Amino acid sequence: MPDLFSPTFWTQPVDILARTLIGAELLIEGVGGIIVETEAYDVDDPASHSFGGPRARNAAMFGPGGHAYVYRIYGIHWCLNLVGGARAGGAVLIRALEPTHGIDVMAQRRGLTDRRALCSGPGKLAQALAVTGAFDGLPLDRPPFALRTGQPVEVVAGARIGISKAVAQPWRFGAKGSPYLSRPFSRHDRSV
DNA sequence: GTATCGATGATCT
DNA sequence: GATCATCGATACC
Repeated sequence: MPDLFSPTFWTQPVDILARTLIGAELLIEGVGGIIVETEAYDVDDPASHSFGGPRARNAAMFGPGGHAYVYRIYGIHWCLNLVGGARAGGAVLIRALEPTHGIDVMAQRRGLTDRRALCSGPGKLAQALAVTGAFDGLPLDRPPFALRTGQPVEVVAGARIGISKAVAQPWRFGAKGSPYLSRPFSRHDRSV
């Protein structure tokens, strides 16, 4: 696992970043867990919020790497991204965590006790970690964020979820066999 | 196990 | 007016 705080880490291509972040530990105010599912979005990617250039909502995607991009979806849920990539306009959507820290707090925020349901989706983990639009644009290398490297993990890649454009791009990444994914990967999805 | 549907509001055409 | 990088409940297999 590379150094998450090296100056060049966040300038890697977004798919490499999304792949590399699987297995890292993400905490907010000490609450969170191991990243087990991500998706990559790039500036020339029709499925990306940055496609078409900077706008009010996606401004953080065109800011410096190593910062958060947070947006509201369906008027209900928040989603957390980590900004990065070889060019401006890239980000990695954090889709699922394996809960490890502050499980009782997350269970209270989610109104659930089932560990597998706490962070198994982008909207779920945002609720469990109390992510809101107030986090949009914040740097990841200082509180309330804590991002650390983890153990090497076998990673599989497949099609992204919930999009209608560029549906074939295999830019969803997950820890192989993890019970904390938002959805299982296909048997035919390959290791990367 | 899969399928479908409503919630709910910002963003864009 | 349409489209969402979603979730949870419900119905059915």
